[in-house]
Amino acid sequence: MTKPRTKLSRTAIIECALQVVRLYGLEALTMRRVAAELNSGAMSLYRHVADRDDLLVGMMDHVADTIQPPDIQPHDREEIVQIMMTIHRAFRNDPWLVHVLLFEGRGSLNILPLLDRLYAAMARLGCTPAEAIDYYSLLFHYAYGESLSFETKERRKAAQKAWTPSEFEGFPATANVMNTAKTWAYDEFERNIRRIVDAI
Amino acid sequence: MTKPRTKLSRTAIIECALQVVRLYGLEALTMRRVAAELNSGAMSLYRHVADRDDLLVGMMDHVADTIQPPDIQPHDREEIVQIMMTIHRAFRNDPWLVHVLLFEGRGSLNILPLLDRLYAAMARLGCTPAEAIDYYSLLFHYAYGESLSFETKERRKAAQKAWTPSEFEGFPATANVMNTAKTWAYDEFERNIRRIVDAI
DNA sequence: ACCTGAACACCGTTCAAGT
DNA sequence: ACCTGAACACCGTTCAAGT
Repeated sequence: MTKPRTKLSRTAIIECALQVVRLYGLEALTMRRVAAELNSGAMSLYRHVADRDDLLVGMMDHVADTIQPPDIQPHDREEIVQIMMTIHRAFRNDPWLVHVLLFEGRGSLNILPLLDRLYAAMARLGCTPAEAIDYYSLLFHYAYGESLSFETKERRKAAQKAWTPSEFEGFPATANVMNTAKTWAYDEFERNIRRIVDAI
Repeated sequence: MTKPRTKLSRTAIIECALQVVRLYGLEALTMRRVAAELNSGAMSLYRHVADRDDLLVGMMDHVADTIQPPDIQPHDREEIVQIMMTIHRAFRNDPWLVHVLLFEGRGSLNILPLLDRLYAAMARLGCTPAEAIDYYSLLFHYAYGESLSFETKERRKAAQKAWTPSEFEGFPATANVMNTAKTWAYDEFERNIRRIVDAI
C-alpha cells in the first residue's frame, strides 16, 4: 500500500494513518510508519499535524464525518435504539475510536447532531436533564465497555488465552453459565440496549 | 519512597510496582522505574517476573486478594447491587485494573468467589444461563466504561480540556442537558446499577 | 515554504558476563 | 543462584540544516 510520492497534506496523512490503523491496529500506528507509507521522512508529518494526538483526533473527526445517521424513527424509544446501534457499528468497525475517546479524552464534535437527536428523544419521553445524564452514562459507557471487551475477546481467541473449564471448579453457578456461553454465539448488545431503553 | 537495599522477590517487586502505579499512573510504571525504586538494576526484575504483562497480572491478583467481599444479602437484587458496588470501588481505587483487564485480556481468578455469588443470585431470580450472560455483559461492561470514563474526566479536568458551551450552539437538547450537568455533582453509577437490576 | 537527517530522551527486552 | 551493564530495536519529538 505504499503510495507513490505525492504532495504531503493533512488529509493525505490522516487517510494513510486510517489505513494503517485498520490493517495493523493502534499500536502499529507510529509516526515513522505512516511517514514510510507516504515515502517521506517521519519529521515531514509535523508540518501538517501537531503531534500524534492531533493525528488521532483528525482521524476521529474524519470517521465521524462518514457515519451514516439512521432514519428518524417515529417512536422515540426506537430512535434511541437506532442511534446507539449506529454508534456501536462505528465502534465495531474502528475499535481504536474507543481508545482515543477514553484515553485522549476528546470526542469529535461531528457526532453532535446524532447526540442531539438522542437527548431530544429522551426529553420527549419525559426525562429530566438529570435523568438524561444518567441514561447517557449507562448507554454510552456500556457501549464503550462492550466494544473494548469485544476487541479483547477477539485478540484472546487468536492467542488461545481463554479460561479453561477446570478453573471454575468449586464455583457451580459460574460453571453453569460458562457452559452455555461456550456453545452459543451470542450478540447481546442490541438486546441490552433495548432493556435500558425500556426502563426509561 | 525509595527502599533501602533488600533481597529482591516477586512480592517485593509487585508491592513496589503497586505503589508506583497508584502514585504516578500506569504510563509511569516502567521496569526501569520499579527497579530504581528498589535500588537495583532493571534487569534484575526479570529473575522474578517474566515480563511487564506478568508483573501487571501479579499486581492484579494481589489487589483482587485484598478486596473485602460484601456481606451476603438476604434479597437477591441487593446482593447483586452490593457485589457490583464492591467491584466498582476497586476500579475507582485502582483505575489501571480496568486497563489490564481489557488490554491484557486477563482477569484474576481471585474474584471467582464474588462472581459465583453474582451468578447464583441471578439464578435464584429466575435467569436462564443465556439471560445471565446478557446481564453480566451489561453490568460489567458498564462498570468498565464508567470507570475508564471517570478516570479520563479527572485527567481532562486537570488539563482544562472540557467542552465549552458555545460548541453546543444549534443543538438545543444537548445544551439543555449540559447546563444541568455542569452545576450538579452527580454520581450515577449506583442508580444505574439498580435500574439494571430492577429490570432482571 | 516545505521537507529532512541526526540526535535526544525514553521504552521493553536479550545476552553475555560478572559475583 | 542471583544480579547486572552494555546493547538492540524500537518510540515521539526537538532542532538545526538543507532545498
